[in-house]
Amino acid sequence: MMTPFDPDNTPTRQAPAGVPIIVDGGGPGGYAGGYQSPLLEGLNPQQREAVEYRGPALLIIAGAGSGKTSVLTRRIASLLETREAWPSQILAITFTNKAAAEMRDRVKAILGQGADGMWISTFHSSCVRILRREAENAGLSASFSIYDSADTKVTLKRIIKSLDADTLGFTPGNASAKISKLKNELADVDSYARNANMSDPQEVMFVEIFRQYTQRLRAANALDFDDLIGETVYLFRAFPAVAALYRRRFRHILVDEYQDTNHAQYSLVRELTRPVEPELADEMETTGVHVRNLRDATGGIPGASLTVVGDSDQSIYAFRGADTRNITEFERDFPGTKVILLEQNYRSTQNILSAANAVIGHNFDRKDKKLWSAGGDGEKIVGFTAYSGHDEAQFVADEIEVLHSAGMAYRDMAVFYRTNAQTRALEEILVRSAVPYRVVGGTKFYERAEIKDALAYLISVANPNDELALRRILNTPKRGIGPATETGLASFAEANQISFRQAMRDSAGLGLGPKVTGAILNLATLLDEAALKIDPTNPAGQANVSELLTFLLERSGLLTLLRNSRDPQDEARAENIEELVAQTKDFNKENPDSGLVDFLTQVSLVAAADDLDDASGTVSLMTLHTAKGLEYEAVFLTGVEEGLLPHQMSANEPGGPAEERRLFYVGITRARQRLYLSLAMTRAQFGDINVAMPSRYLQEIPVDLIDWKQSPGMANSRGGTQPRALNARRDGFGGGFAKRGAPEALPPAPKPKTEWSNRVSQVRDNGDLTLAAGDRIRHIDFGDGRVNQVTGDGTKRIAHVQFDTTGAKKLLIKIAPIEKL
DNA sequence: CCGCGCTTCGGCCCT
DNA sequence: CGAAGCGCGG
Repeated sequence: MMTPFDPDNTPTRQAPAGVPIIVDGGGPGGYAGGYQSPLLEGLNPQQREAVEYRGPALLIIAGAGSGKTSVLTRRIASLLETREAWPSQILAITFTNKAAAEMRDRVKAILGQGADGMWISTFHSSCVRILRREAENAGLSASFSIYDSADTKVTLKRIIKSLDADTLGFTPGNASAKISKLKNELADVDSYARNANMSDPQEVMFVEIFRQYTQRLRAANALDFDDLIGETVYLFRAFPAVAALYRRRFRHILVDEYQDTNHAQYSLVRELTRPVEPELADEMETTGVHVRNLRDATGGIPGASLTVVGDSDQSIYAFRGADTRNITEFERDFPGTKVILLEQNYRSTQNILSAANAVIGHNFDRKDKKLWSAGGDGEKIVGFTAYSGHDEAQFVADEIEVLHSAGMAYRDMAVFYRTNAQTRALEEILVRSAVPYRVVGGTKFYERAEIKDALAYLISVANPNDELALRRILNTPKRGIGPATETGLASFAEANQISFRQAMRDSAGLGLGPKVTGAILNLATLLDEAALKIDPTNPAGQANVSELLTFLLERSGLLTLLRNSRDPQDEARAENIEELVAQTKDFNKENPDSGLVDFLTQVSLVAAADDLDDASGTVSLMTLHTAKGLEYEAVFLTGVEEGLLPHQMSANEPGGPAEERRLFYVGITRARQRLYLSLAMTRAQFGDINVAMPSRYLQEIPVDLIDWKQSPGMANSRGGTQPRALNARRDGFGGGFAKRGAPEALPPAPKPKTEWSNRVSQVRDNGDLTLAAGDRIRHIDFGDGRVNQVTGDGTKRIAHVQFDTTGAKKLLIKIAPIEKL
């Protein structure tokens, strides 16, 4: 890996010479033996076995950082290299699209040629692919829409409103959670209704909500996220001949992050790995699907070989249905399973691993597994207790700069947090300190209103039955079509058993005003014209996605309106839409054979971790959930407080605290060389200041592994607003923090609430303040200092300042709270 | 009937 | 701090 920063110069991370590819977790190297495939070079015995074992089922229990991606990749390469499998016979399921792309690249790099025909993708992408191909059998049109959670909530909101279900306590949030949970268990309305207690009015109402929701999605030719998996399973169960096609095709199925699969995903894997009955094999042969060389003695096709990789200790998605029983009961489910344990860690220092082992050891009901490294102890973990979230952010920014000046690239550092709300304080300080950073996930590009609007135009063209998309654009941009007209159209459609789109075309007969009617007809015509542009029978040829989007934007006036607006926010919105247009152009270039529906699918299935850009050269900020599967030289794990980690919400749920501990464990094990654990004694939330206690998990880490720059016991003995990041004592262990004072013992908040909130949200602007080397300045937190150097230009000018008492800092001149003396 | 600006309230955990 | 809910003017 690209790791210039390596204080201990540990040799384990160097790839053995002669290996054509660079793979992390390369192992101890130095294999002394006769010839062997380069595929096995640098692997330890367990890893080697995991690559070479052949059998019906293989379970690889892979601890964090044990080189499992490398093993999976080489296993695929090995199957292809030995001609045991064609690329098209391999189905590899990863957790994110990014992981899929990476795996594909690595296999290509090993084989030195394209591995076309392989399916390497996420559960959801694979299922969409299958469902679009088999749409007819699934009772869908191939251009079905995919509803995200926001779409689901809007739909449920309308249903709840029409049923007055809010009086029974239903909200879009709780209803969607319940429906999702049921779908993850492969329950549908009918199966649920059969077992429901129909004397409970709330149950009756829920069944009605669920039923209407299902109907609306059907009518809109749409599937929600959970349906993608469930419908594929139903499809295979209802149409054995269809299932047989895929069972015949995929001879080797590999699933990563198996501990995070839910019941529906488990069932899908089960369906895909079932054998094909002899009769069905006969049938396939007669229809020209060759199965002869796949048949066994019985005349059927044996089930595909299944490889799963997982680690129960990293299961962090129980809240959305992941079931670790899938992994703990794997051997029972798939008889003849071979189990391989990967415990040697090639990522982190022993100190980091010891902390991780100690923490996860507090979870009972787990198979004992101890990660170990041959790479030496490394640095101690650094602990820091800040007075406030603001203060904590300052510590992070300062330490990032220290690491950076020591030669570590920004992109090798990451800051983790439990909740997205914590980004605000971090971002504020990082911007002020001129640290380049990037928030991974968070408010996603495709969730922005203007992007959803533009996409709704495209969806309306691709899937004319999608009422949700149509209603979204009906009055966007403003056409004078209000909610009353909208409901009028909807009930007209309902009453006449026609689609919403058709109701728009027929709106002349509704007796609406001429202006409104004209507006509706205009939009209907625009969409019809757009649909013609991508009609395969159009003699004029077909428009690509970017041409279509440009046409829709121009004719609807959406983009022009934003551009001409005086609201500065609209400028940013226009830029976002232009970015979307640019994305469609890239898409056309990269996928010349793909069309509108493919583009929309890709957009629907991006996950938070997918927009990670390794080449960006910035510090990455993300939630602990997003961090899974990633690794960094230095990791800052912030907000290690009771109520945050473990999170308040987890306390009531069974297994909650244990899952939170795994989340903490996942965070710790992302770090290669340096780990920082920080917490804040007080944290601003919802405009209030809350007092926090150190997380219980901190006490689970042996004290000699942590070097407390400021221990929890020390922080509460001080008050005031002086920065403590740099004048902190270095007296070793955080002695006595387990017995530290109760919250009441804390000093009062330093400032009144209002003033505090203002300071956080206030965007300071120093205008054209100019600074030059030699100037003396005063900083609101750091005191007086001398400017050494000014770099950058325009609004990005950065002052390098040596403060008299708080050391060297970089400050963004435009917004730093400074004044010239 | 629609659009806009105002006030108010409740809301943030993770996908 | 942002969405929902209102009351008014067009």
